[in-house]
Amino acid sequence: MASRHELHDHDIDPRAREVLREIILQHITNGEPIGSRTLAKCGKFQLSPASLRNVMADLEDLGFLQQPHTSAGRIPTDRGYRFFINNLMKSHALTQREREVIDEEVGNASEIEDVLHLSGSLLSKMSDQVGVIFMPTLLQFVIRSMDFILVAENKIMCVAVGANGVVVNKVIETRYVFSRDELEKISRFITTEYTGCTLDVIRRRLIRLTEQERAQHDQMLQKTISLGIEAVNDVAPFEHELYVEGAASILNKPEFSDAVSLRKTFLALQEKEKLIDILETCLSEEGLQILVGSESDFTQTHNFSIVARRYGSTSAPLGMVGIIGPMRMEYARMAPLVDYLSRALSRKIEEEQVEQ
Amino acid sequence: MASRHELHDHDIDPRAREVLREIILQHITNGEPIGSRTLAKCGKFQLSPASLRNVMADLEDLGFLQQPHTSAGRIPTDRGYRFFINNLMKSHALTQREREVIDEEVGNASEIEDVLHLSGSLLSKMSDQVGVIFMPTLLQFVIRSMDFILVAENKIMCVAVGANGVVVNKVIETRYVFSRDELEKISRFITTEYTGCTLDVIRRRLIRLTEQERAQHDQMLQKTISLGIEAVNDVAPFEHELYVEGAASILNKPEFSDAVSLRKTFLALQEKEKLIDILETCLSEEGLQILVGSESDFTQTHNFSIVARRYGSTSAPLGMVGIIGPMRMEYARMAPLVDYLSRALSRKIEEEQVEQ
DNA sequence: TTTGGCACTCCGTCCGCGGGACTGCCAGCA
DNA sequence: TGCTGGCAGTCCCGCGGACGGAGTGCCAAA
Repeated sequence: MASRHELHDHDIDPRAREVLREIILQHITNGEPIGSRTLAKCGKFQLSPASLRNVMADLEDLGFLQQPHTSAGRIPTDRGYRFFINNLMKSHALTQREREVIDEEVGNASEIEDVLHLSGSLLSKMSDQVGVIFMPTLLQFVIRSMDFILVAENKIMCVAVGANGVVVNKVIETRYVFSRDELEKISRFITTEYTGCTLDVIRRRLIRLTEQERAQHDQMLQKTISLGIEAVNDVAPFEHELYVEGAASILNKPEFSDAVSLRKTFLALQEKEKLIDILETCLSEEGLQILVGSESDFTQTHNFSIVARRYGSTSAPLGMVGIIGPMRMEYARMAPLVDYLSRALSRKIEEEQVEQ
Repeated sequence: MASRHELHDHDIDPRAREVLREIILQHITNGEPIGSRTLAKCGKFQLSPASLRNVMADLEDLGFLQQPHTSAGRIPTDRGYRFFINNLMKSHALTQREREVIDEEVGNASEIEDVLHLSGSLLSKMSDQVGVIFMPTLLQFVIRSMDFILVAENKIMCVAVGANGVVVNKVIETRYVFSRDELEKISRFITTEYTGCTLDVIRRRLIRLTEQERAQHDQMLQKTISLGIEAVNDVAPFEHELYVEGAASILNKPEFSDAVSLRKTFLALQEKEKLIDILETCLSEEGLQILVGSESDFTQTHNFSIVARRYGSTSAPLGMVGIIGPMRMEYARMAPLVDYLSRALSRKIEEEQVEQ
């Protein structure tokens, strides 16, 4: 950090700041490079185009602006956006109506997965960007209950409920044949015995239990353990989930208008691993996070920006929710939107928890 | 039908048939209009370009070919494709390897939803088209069991298993508070009492039960009915599902290369209702179905073709599986692919059923 | 320090042209 | 009668040049 020449507030005079601000605002709305003439005509500066040219040249030297080619206007660099976000942006709050819509949508669904899905597509619709919702593995979370249901003769569905209200189910094929009675008993046993443990702990305890003498003779206990281990062993269903909603919205964006970059962008959104990587690192930070272009591998190669925020209770963050779009996006609107939605989500989840 | 001039085998002489066949084959592989010269050079005809031109003109008169513009080669019309599919196509069987891959992939997953998902994306990968899987409502199917699980104080997850092995779950919020004990009893009651009924029947019977005197006094029964009705009432989770997999594959297709038609096409695939409409009508037919371009509303407006087939046991078809792509697709490969996969799927489902 | 002026650069578009790939038609030939 | 070569005509496509527009940098004057 120290080696990189850090730019502070005072490194850039107020007039230049205003110019930068105006350029970015204009460029965000129309997507085109801004020239000195257009800038002069907007009326906010009592300056001639020539003077503005000087200011713009300075801003280019500082690395905030760039020219797509000689004799074109200027567009912001990612560094420019960063400065804008940190120092110049006045985010305009959501309207009453918008907040209502969010509250309503989020409040509506009851299963967590649905809530997340809905939030994602709502976010996508309201922002006209791609909405992403990341829910990390259930593995590290505390289990509230675990039930087993007979689905077919040797197929059993295991429903695990996390303390955070997440419900996960998976179907397992079993060697033994279980009756409904037995399954009820097993459900009870595991739920009462292991409530409050993480899946990982449960597995280890079950394995330890196998080794105890009591288990060797108690056939019912044996079956219980066998089933429990099978349920917990293959953890794939408990792994992270990433919902990408409204990917079609990038079709509108002029920055992805040609078929080639469109294709690339689309495929990029399919590669969920990379996205998960980023979101996972963001998970440690508390507030709203904005990643612009070169600030991460993924966003750099695709000229994306990400606006995201953690959701879940402050004590136990659940995942990340946010939007992905071209660097040129209305940060001033995206920021409060993502912020509000993530808070609404968190509130919703908090409620779920209180209920139990 | 009678009013439309139907074309029979004998309406078109063998040589013209071969020419049409060759044109379509070539156009399918390279996507470009075929001229008389290229056709002559392929070596299959001992004819001069001029003669071929005559044949082609005839084929155009019959409505099998068309010219994008004067002085371009010819491309097939949807009618041409239809004739090709009905009379000229020699579908080449899948390779041993391909069949193995399908069997393996389909055999792997255990939960039906997973199987469907996998099949869809497998289909998309193997065909390089968009894979669709349609599973119609569970409403009309017979229920094998119904279980209720405590998820939170006033939240209960209902897991319904259909006779066809489909597992559906939904979370309901309840007015009463239920204990685990009660839920077990209720699960048992409903499962034993109503196994073999459709959801619709269950609902009607439950409602009738409310009206009986016995129910007025038996508090447990009241609670049972209340829960059962709540579970069955909002049927949205039991409604059709449509999985569209590999939508990105249309990005490759030259027919959708310009940004505008690409955008349209993409949005079309989002509109699941229309797709469901088509697939639902196809559901009544038994064998492999191919819809070309103008043969349905949806395919016409987007210049799609659909190759699909019913899956599920013959007595109780479950849904449709197929691919969607541009009219210009390798029908000779798509047909056996979809056919085989749908059979593999059906076999898999049959197995599930036998197990119970 | 600001401004107007000027020369310059680069992009996008339009236009005209020629080549290429067809077709349809016609006349001649088996 | 059916096939073929030839010929005129049509249309697309790509290329190159010209031109206008937008914007810049620099310089000299206010």
